[in-house]
Amino acid sequence: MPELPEVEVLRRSLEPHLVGEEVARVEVRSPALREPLDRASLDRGVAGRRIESLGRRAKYLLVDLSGGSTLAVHLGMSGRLTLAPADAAPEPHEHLAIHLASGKKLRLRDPRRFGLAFALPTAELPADRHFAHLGIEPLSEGFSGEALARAARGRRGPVKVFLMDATAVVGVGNIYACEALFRAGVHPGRSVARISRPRWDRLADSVVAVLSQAIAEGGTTLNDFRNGSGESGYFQVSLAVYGREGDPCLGCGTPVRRSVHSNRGTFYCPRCQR
DNA sequence: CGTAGACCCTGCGCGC
DNA sequence: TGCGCGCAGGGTCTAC
Repeated sequence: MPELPEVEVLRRSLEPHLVGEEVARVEVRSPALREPLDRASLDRGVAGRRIESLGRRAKYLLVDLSGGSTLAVHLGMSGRLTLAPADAAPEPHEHLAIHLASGKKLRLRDPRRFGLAFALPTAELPADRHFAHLGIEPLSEGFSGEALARAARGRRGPVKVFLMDATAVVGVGNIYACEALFRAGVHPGRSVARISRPRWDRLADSVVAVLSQAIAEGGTTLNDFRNGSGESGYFQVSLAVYGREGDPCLGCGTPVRRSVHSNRGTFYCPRCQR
C-alpha cells in the first residue's frame, strides 16, 4: 500500500487516536520481517511509554514516545497498520501488536514481510543507518527543480530510476514516479543527464502536485482505522498511466505502454512523454 | 566509483 | 474448476 501519500494519510488518521495513549505492552508474534523484530529493544523503547506525536520521514512512520524514544515502522510493499480492540483475534501475518492501556491494539500485518519495525532513541534518528542516507523530502520547503537538478548532478541513468532513488528524493515510489513523469511530459527512460532546467522545474511541480493530490484524495476516506478494516484511500486515487497498459492515454488517446526499469513496471504515453 | 539486475516473500488474478 | 505463471505500491546487495 505505501508510498509517501499513503504513509502520510495513515499518520494523519492514526494520530488523533494514538496521541496521549500509553503503551501497556508490546507483543511480537512473529519476528521474521526484513530485519528481525527485536523484542528486547521494542520492550525497552516502547512498552510503558506514552505516545506524544506521530511523524514521518520518507516512507517511515515515526511514533514519538515519552522519554525520547521513537518507534519507526516501514510498511514495505504489503504492510498494514490498523487499530483494533485488544482482544480481537490475530490476523494472518500479524507480526507485531502494540497494546494500549485503553484496550486497543495497533497491529502490523505484512504478508510479504518486506516491512520493518524498530525502536531507537529519538536523538539518534538522523544518524541511524535507516535514515542517514536519505535525500530531500518532496513536500518540504527546500524541494524544487533546482534541488532536483542539483541532486542529479554527476548521475546517469533513467530519470524514473532517479526519482525512485531515496538517496536523491524520498517517498516517490513506482506509482507516483510514473504519474509525475506523465504529468510533466517527461519520458521515463530519458537520461538524467539530458534533462533541462525547465524540465526539472516541471518535474518538481508534478511530483508535488501528484503527492499532494493523493494525500487529499486519500484523506477523504480515512475512517477505516476506527473499524480496523485496513483499507486505505489508495484505489480512490485517479491514476493517469499506472496500471493502464494498452488503454488510451488520457491526453492523446495513444495506447499506454509498459516497460521495465530495474525490475519495476513503468507505464507511460510514448507520444505525450518525451 | 556508479549503475543494472537479482533477490527477499506471499498472495492474487489471469489464461489455459 | 484447478493450476501455473507473472506480477505486485518496498529496499538492499552483488556483479559488472
